[in-house]
Amino acid sequence: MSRTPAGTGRAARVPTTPPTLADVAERAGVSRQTVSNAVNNPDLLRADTLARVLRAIDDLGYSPNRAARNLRTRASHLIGMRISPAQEGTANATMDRFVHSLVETSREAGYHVLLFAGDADDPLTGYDDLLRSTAVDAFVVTDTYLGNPQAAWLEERRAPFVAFGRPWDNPAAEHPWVDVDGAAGTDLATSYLLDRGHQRIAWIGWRKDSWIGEDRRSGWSRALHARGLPTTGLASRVEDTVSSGAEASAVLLDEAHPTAFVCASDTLAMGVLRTLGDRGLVPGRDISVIGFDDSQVAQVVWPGLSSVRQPLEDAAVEIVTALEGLLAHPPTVGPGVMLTPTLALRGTS
Amino acid sequence: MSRTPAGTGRAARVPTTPPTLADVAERAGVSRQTVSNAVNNPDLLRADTLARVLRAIDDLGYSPNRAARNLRTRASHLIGMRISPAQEGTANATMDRFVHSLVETSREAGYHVLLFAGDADDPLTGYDDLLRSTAVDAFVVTDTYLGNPQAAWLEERRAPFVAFGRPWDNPAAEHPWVDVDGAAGTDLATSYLLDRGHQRIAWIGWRKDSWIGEDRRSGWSRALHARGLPTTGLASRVEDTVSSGAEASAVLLDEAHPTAFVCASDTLAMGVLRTLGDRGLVPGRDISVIGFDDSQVAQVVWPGLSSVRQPLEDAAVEIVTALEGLLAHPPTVGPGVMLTPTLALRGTS
DNA sequence: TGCTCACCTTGGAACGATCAAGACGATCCC
DNA sequence: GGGATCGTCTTGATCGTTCCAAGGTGAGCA
Repeated sequence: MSRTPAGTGRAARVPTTPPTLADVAERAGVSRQTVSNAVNNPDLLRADTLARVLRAIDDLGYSPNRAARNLRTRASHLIGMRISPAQEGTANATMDRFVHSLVETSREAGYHVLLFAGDADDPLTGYDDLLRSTAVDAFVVTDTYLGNPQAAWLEERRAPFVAFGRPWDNPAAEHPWVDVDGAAGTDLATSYLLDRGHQRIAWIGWRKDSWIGEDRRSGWSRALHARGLPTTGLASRVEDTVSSGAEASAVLLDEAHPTAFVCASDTLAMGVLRTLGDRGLVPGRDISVIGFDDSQVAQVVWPGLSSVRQPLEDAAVEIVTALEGLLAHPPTVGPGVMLTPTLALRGTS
Repeated sequence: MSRTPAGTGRAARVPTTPPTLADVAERAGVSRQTVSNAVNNPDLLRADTLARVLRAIDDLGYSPNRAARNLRTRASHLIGMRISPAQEGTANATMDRFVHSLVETSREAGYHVLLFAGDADDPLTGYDDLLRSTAVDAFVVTDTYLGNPQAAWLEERRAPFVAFGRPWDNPAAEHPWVDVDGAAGTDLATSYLLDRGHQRIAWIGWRKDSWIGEDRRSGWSRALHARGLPTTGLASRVEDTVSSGAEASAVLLDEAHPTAFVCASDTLAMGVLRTLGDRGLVPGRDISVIGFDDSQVAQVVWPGLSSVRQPLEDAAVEIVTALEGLLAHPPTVGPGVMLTPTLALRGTS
C-alpha cells in the first residue's frame, strides 16, 4: 500500500472530531439539555430515558469537552502545585511520595494536579499567570520552610489555596493549612530512645533560621526535659549535608559522649553513620541513630536507618478535604490540621 | 466595623470577575479582535495601537481565559503524564528528577504538566478519559518497562504522545520516543573498571523478563567480550531488592571471585555494599561497585556509590521537542532519540 | 371533559476566546 | 483617475457546554 501524499491523507488519518453533546442527543433522540442532565443530574431523568442516553454516550464514547465545561462553569477542576528543583546530595525525597498521594487523592475528588515550576529566587513565579487565566481552581502551597510569601500574596488576592506547612511567621493567618507535627516526631524518637535506657541523646539539626528545624529540635529537648535530663552541650546546628552531619557528630562524640543521636533529617543521620563507621562503632549496638523523613536512603542503607515518617498520605487527604471545602458554595474554611508522624524503626536503634 | 451578613458581603469579598478581552477592548478603544491580535499576532497591529492595547492589558491585569481559548483552539497546552506509586524500599528516584525537568522544559515551550494516577494493574486508566474530554494535548508515557500496552493503545487512537523508553516489543512502532542507552551506560561502567585493571567483573541484574534489565546486562557483557574476557558464571539475575543484591553478591564472591560488580540498579548495588561490609571488605579498595541511576542513595551513602547517571534533563528536552513537532501543523514525527548516560564516580570504584 | 400539578423536555442565551471574512482608507500602478 | 493592493481594524459566527425560563406531556382528580 503506497502512502498518500502529505496533506490529503487517508480518511483514518484525519483526526476525527470527538463526539459532542449534540451527537449524543441526536442518537438518543433527546435534546442536548437532557444529555447534560444525564451526565450531571441523573435524578432528573426518567429511568428509561436515562438508560437510553447512557447507552448512546457509551456507544459514541462521549466525554464532555473539558474546555467548554470549564468555560461555562468557571472551574477547571485543576489544582496547581509548584515544585522546586530536587536537591542533589540530600535524602529529601518526601516530595515524590507527597505528590503521588496528592494526585491519587485529588483524582478521587474529581481533580487533577497541574505542576508548574518557578525560579528559585522568586517564589511567586507561575502563581500569578495561572490565577489570572483561571487555569486552576486552587493551589497547594508546599514550600513554606522560610516564612511564606506565597501565602500572604495568595491570601491578598483571595485565591483559594491550602498550605502544606503551618503559617510559621503569621499564626493569625486565616488560610487553611495542613502540617505534620515535627516536634511530636522528634519527641517520639527521643522518648523511644529514653525508654530503651539512653540518657545522653544528642541532637543534630538545622541552622536557627529554619522554623521547621527549630520545631523538630523542640521535640527533642521537650522529651529530655520531661525526664529531667539536660540538653546542654548535646545539640548542634549545621547545614543539611552529609558531611556537616558527620563533622557535627564527631565533635559531639568527643565532647558530649552521647549514646544516641536524633537528627533533623536523614541526610544528617547519614553523616552520623559515616562518623560511626570511621570510628569502628556499630550503629544500633554502640550508638543509636534516628533520622527524619523516612527517605529511600533510610530504607535501603545497611542496617536500616530508623526514621521519623511523615504521614504524607494522610496529609494529602486532609489537603484535598480542605480544598473541597474551600471550593464549595459557600466556601467553608476549617482550622489548621496537625498530623502526627510515626516512627519507622530499623537497625540503627 | 461589623461584619455584614453572609450573602451580601463587602465589595472586596465578592470574588471579582477577571477582566475579559471585551473589557480590554473597551478601555483601549478598539475591538475585541484587535486585542486578541495584540496578544497572539502583535505584528498585525500598528505600533501605537499595540502600545495602547498593551497598556490597557497591563492596567487591567488581563490574562486570556484559558478555558475559552482552549475551547476555540481545541488545544489545552497541557501535557498529561501518568505517575505510578513510588516503590518503597528501593532507590528508584529517577521520576522525581525527570518530572521536574519535564515541568521546567514544558514551561519554556508554553505547556504545563498534568499528572494523573492509575491503577497498578490497568495501565490504561486515566488516559482514556483525558483523551476523550480533550483535557490534554498529548501524553508523555514513561512506564514502558514491560512492553508497552499504552503505546499501542494510544497509537491506535491516534493520540499524540511521546514515550520515554523505546518500543521494546515493537521496533517498528511509529510513535516518537526518547530513551537512554542502558547498554552504553553499563558498558561505560564496565570499561572504566577494565581500564583500572579489573579482569573479573560480575553483573547483578534483573530477571530475564525485563527488557531494560537485559539491555543493561548486554552492555556489561559487550564490554567484557570486547576485551576477550568471559562472562560465564559472573552474572546473576534477581529481584530488585537490597537483600537480593546482598545474597547474589555473596554467592558470586564465593563462586566466581570477582574484583568488581556492575549492577542494574543502585538498590542492588546497596545489597553488594552490605555483603562487602559483612565480610570486612572495603568498597573501592578491595572490591569496586558501580550502580545504576545515580539515586540520592548513591550520593548520600558512604563512601559514595559510583553510578550510571541518566541524562534526564536532556531526555526532557528531547521529549518536549518531539511533542512540539507532534503538535505542530502539519505534525512532524522524527525518529527515536537515544541518549547516552554518564558515569558518576564516587568512592566505590 | 376540563383542570391542575408534577415532571420532563426544549430552545435560546450565555461563558470568553479565536476564526473567517468584510470594511475602510491610504497607497500604488498603469 | 480608476481599479487593484495593501495594511489595519471591525463585525458576525463559532467552539461545546451549562444555565434559564418557558413549553410540553401525561396522570390524577373533580
